[in-house]
Amino acid sequence: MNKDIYLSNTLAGKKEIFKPINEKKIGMYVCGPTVYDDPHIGNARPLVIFDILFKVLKCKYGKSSVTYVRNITDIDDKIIESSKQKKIPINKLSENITKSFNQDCEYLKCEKPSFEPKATENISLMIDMINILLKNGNAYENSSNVYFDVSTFKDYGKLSNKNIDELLAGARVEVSKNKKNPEDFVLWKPSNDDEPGWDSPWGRGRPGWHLECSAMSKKFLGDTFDIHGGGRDLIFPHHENEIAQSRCANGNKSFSNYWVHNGFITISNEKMAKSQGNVFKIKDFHSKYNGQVLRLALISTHYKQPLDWNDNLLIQSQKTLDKWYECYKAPKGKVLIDEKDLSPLYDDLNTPGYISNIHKLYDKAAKGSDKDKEIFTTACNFIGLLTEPKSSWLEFKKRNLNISEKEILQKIKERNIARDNKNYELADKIRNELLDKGVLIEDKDDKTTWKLK
RNA sequence: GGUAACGUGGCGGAAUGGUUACGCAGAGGAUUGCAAAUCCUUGUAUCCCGGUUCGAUUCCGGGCGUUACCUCCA
Repeated sequence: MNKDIYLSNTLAGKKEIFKPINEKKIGMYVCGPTVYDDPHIGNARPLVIFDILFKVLKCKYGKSSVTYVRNITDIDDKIIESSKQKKIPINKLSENITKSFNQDCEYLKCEKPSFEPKATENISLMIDMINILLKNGNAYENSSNVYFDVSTFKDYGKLSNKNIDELLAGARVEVSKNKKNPEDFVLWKPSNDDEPGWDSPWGRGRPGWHLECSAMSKKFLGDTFDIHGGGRDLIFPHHENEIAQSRCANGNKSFSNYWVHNGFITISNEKMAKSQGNVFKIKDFHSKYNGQVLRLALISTHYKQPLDWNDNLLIQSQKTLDKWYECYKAPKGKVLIDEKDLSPLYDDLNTPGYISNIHKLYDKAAKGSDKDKEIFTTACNFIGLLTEPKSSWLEFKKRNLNISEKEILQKIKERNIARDNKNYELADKIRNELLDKGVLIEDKDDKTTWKLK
C-alpha cells in the first residue's frame, strides 16, 4: 500500500510521518520483560500493540524487510530479590518466568519477534561497550563500580524533556558516595558470592539495568535504527539512559529515530500496583477467557491513551467476538483488505478506528457472500483476531460449561414436550435453567437448536 | 515544584474548521406460545472562559479537572 505510516514520536513530541533509514531493512526494538514475576496485563499491552505495529510495517514494506527485536532481561536486581523471596534458584526462576512469558504471548496471539535475545547471553558485548565508554571518557570506575558520567552527554534529558538541574531539584535520585554526580547511573556493579556475576576488567560483577538494551539493539539492528518501543514509564530513566550510552559508545550517531510509547492500564480507575493489591497476571485469565478477548480489549483504546481494565470491558469484547465468529470464514488463497479499511492502522496505529471498519465489514458479510465473509475474516486476522477456527473458539467456551451435551439435549426434549402440551410455564422454566448454565435455546422453524451464550 | 498525556452522548471510543463515527446499553417495530437470535427504525454529546473566523467540538490563549512520569515498574 502506498499510504504513509504515521507514528507519534516521543523524541519529536508529535506525530510524524515514518521515514525508514532503509525500506528494505527496517529495525524495531521493543523492551521485553525482566523475568522476575509472571507477566501482568500491563505487560500485555505493549506486547499486543507492537505486535500490530510489526504487522503494519510488514504489510507496507514486505515481510522480509522488517526485523523486530524484543529482549529478555534475565539478570537484574529484581530477579535476585525475587529469587531470595521465592526461595528458587535464580536460573530456575528466570527460566520459569521466561516460559510463562512465552505462554502468555501465545495466548495473546502475538507472533514471534525476529529475535528474542537474553541479557545473560550477551554480557561480553556489554563489557565491550563499557570499555569504549571508559576510553571515551563517558564513564568512570570507582571501587569496582563503573558509572556513566551524565555530564559528558549534552543531549541528556532530550527524550523526557528534562534538564539535569531540575532533575536534581527533585533530589530523589540515588545518592552514592561512589558517584561523581547523583544523576550518574550504573554500568557495572560488583556481585557478592551468592549473586550471579561475570568476570570483567573491574572484577566479578554484573551489568546495570539499561545496558542490555543498548548492547543487544546494536548487535541486531546496528548503531542507528528506526523504532524503539515500550511503556511510557520507561521514557525516564531507562530510555534516556539507553540513548546516552549508545550514542556515546557509537560515535554520537543518532540511536533510534522514532520512540513509540504506550499508555498505562488502570484497574477500575485505580492505579495498578502491588501496593494496591490489584495486579492481574495474564495467567489469571487463561482459563476463563480466550486470549483473543484480552487482545481485543487491549486494542479497544488508542495505544497512547490510558486504558481502564474492568469486567465490562472484557464482557463487551467477548460479546463482540462471539458475534464476529458468526461470520467466520477461513480465507481461501490471498484475500486483500481494502486500503480504505486498513488506513486507520497506518495513521498512528488507530486500532479503534480499524475496529469500527471491521464492524462495517461484518455488516456486509452478515448478509453477503462467502467472499464477503472471507474479506471480513481476513481483516480480523490482520490484527490477530479470529486467528483460530470457529470450532476451537467454541471448544474453549464448552470447557467452561458445567453441563454435558447429553443433558442439554435431554432438557430440550423435555421442553418441547411441554410446549406441545402448551405447558409454557414449564417450557420457560427449562429454558431459563439452561440459560443460567450458559446454554441458549433457539426455536427455528420446527427445530430447536442450542448454542453457548 | 518540573515534565507530559487527557477531558466527546447512559457507558466504551474515533474523527473533524461547517454535514455522519463505530460498538454496547435504551426505545419502537417485524418475527415468536412467550422469548432468544436475527432484521428494520430511532433519541441523546464535544469541561469552562476568552480570541481568531462568515462559522470551532476541532486552531490559539487562559482557567478548572483527571492521570502519569520525575524512585523499581509496561
